[in-house]
Amino acid sequence: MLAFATNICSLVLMGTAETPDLLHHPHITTAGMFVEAHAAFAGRLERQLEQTCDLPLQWFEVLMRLVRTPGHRLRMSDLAAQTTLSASGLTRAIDRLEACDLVRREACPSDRRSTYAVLTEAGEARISAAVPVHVEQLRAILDDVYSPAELEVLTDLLRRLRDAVNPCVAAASRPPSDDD
Amino acid sequence: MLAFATNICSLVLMGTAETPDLLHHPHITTAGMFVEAHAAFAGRLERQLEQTCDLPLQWFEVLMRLVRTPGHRLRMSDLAAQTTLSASGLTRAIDRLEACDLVRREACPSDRRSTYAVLTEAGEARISAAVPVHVEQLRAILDDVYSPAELEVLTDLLRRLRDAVNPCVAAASRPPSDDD
DNA sequence: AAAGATTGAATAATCAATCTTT
DNA sequence: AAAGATTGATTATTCAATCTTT
Repeated sequence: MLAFATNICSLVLMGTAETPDLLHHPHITTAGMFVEAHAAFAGRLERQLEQTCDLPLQWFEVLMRLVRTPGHRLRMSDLAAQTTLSASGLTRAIDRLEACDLVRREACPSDRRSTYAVLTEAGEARISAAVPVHVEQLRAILDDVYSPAELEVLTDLLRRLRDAVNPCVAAASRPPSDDD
Repeated sequence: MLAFATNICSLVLMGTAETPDLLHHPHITTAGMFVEAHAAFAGRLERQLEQTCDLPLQWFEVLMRLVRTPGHRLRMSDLAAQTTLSASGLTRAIDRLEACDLVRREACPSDRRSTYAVLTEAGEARISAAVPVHVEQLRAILDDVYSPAELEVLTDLLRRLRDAVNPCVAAASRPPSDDD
């Protein structure tokens, strides 16, 4: 029997007799697609946004969130919750944005523990200029790959995954029916 | 007219008269869902894999790629191309994996510029133990959120995006019909 | 000269304290 | 004590050299 196992891979498969093809389980393929598609997609957006607007994707994410919020301000903890940044990661990102005068910090009058991150005029100008460019870059990719119907299906499937895995972002800390 | 613009947001929208709702363009929502779903999904997988198998997701990714390859070995540059790591990022990751005796480096006999990353027995044991756990964790998320048909749709949509945005990964450097 | 891999130096992310306010 | 934010120290990532081999 060992004579047929000419490489280590075969031995591994035989070692788990009940699930001989676990290494190629469809869920692993799905997860792999997710990771690869995200890396490729985000990587291209990052490069393009850097080239055209001189903006790191992380900065775009933060500025975008602020410009979409009434008053152009958000508490540090809320801003962190609504981006891919951790609390300390956001502190440092805002340090950098503040150094470039795109964002400023303001004290929260009602709770002196909190700090607002507020878009400056320069920050507003910067993100306002970047948004149409970014939308066009998204359009160039997404409209090329998907039909309008497929785009809706994909968005719905992604939203459901996000809501299931990260219930806090979906439910709390955002107004009802604000859907990104 | 300015009397109605009670906050900065309104002014921004008026400033771009041709595209008044670019900030809420559906493509931005789709991209946002993609980023948020990926962050939530990958974050949970990372935490769970860390807790149950004491493996960083990055290590899992590398070991998985090696165990799925005949001979359990891959040249550094190919391994980098098939993961989310850069060339220098992979060099450092393999340094760490080698220090834990999960991977070893071997010279390539046919081209002395190349180096193989090879799974050790300990590495094989480690990833073999982790795979069923990981599949179960994937199952717990994906089967909860999606029907089997939806899972197929999602996988197909993701694959098409990856192939469109990162043609090199899809085409070259991998055997035909190896599909993750 | 170009491919393959690695390294140094600079930048960024992370995790456990820390400090203030509630 | 717990929430909100920040900091120090460690670790990881990145980018442009560097070195060897083709």
